[in-house]
Parts: sequence; structure tokens; C-alpha cells
Amino acid sequence: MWPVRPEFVPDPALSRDEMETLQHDIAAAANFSDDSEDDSQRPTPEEAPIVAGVDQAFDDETATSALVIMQSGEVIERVHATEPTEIPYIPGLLSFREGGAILSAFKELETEPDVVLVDGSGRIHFREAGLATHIGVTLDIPTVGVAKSLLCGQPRRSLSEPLPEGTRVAIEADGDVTAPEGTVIGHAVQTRQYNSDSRYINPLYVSPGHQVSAETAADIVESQSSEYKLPEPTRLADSYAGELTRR
DNA sequence: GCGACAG
DNA sequence: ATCTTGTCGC
Repeated sequence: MWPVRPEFVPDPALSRDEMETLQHDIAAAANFSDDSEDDSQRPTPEEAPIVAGVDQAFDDETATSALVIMQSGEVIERVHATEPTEIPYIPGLLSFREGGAILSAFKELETEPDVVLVDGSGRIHFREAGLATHIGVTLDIPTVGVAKSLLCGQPRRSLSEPLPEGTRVAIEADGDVTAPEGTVIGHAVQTRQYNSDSRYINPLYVSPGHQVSAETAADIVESQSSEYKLPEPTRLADSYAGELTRR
């Protein structure tokens, strides 16, 4: 797959202001709902969706992006790409560090996924344009952001107590987010939990990337999770990226 | 100036 | 993200 919107390809050479301006344009082009302009690509209810997971690993000077494609619990394709890292990690600008390697990996891909699970935030982002949104809009493909910690926004209720498995808590826009206050920009999703007093698992922070609603994003992540907290395509992409870098 | 921040 | 041993609990 190649960028459908080349003007949105993340350029690490941009100034900080230019990056933020681009993110506002991306958010304006994003679709945070389940309504598609073109539903010819939608999976029919009787066929299992093709779900991709993407994750990156780093060494001293390169970023490696790994893509794992699954259908009905089976890996049907796996690709990767390595690119030099141009800029450091800056909260809010992650896609300009990792986006290039991700888009390179997508160029190697032959299967067209129905949805992509991206490691990081989507709409849970200061300008509603996290990594998942950036990749989704640039490729014009449905994406979901799956983060292990919360970048911004306000949980509707406290997350200080462990949540039971299956619980979902809305994350609302606050003053740090461009969306109107109270807008549901994602969910804390407890895919797994221990039944113990001393040990507990933190929730995932799931948000729409592109062409999915906050509710559907959480549904997809739950449906792709099995033995572990992370959805399977993400977990496999994570370990694949790790073993590629370790060599 | 202070706080707060995906990977 | 990455650097790493022990340790907790099923």
C-alpha cells in the first residue's frame, strides 16, 4: 500500500510549527466515525476481517517497523522495513519519528487489511492527530490507536483502582485537546485482569485512528485480544520488530 | 515559570 | 522506545 494523500506523509525535516499545522490538517481530514465514503471495501459480515498490527523497535540509528497481518487467528502475511531515525521522541510528534518506517513497511505489503492496529494514540492526542490517525489518513485506511499509557484527555471516572476485565471507561477531551470539552476521544479498555489483590494489569488506551468510531475501536481491540492484554496482531508485531532489531 | 506528555 | 535481575502469583 502506498500513500493516498502524499501531502500528509510525515517529514521529519519540518519545523515544530509546520508539524503541528500538518496535524491540524490531518485531523480535519480524519473520519472518527464508522460511516465510510466508500463501503465497497467493508468486510461482509460473513467473512472474517483482515486485521493488521504495526509496531516499531529501535537501535542506535534506525527504526524498524514490523507489520503482521492476521485473519481468523492466523498470520497470513508479515513484512518489515528499516529507516534511519531522523528526530528524537517528542510527545505529540511521534508520527514524525516513526511514520516513515511504517509507511515503508506498508509499501512491502500485498494484502489489503480491513483495519490496522497502530501502537500509540489516534484521536487521543492534543490536536486529534496521533500516530494512528496520521497513518490512517495518509493511507486512507481504517486504523485504531492502541496505547499503553494515556497521552492526554480525562477519564470519565477514576482509573486509580484496578478495573475488572471487560471494563471500558470513556476518555473525554479536556482543555489540552482541540476537540470540544467532553467529546469522547477514546476509551480505557481492560482486556485482561488478574484475580489478585497485590497484582493488577493496567488498561489499554484505545482511540479512533481513521474511519472508526471510539466504540468500534474498543470493540475491535477486545475482539482481537486473547491470552494477553495486547491484541494479538499488535503483540506479534511487537515481538517480530524486537527480533529483527536484536540481530 | 510550572506541569505534563504515546513511543 | 531501551537498558536488565529478581520476584510475585497462578
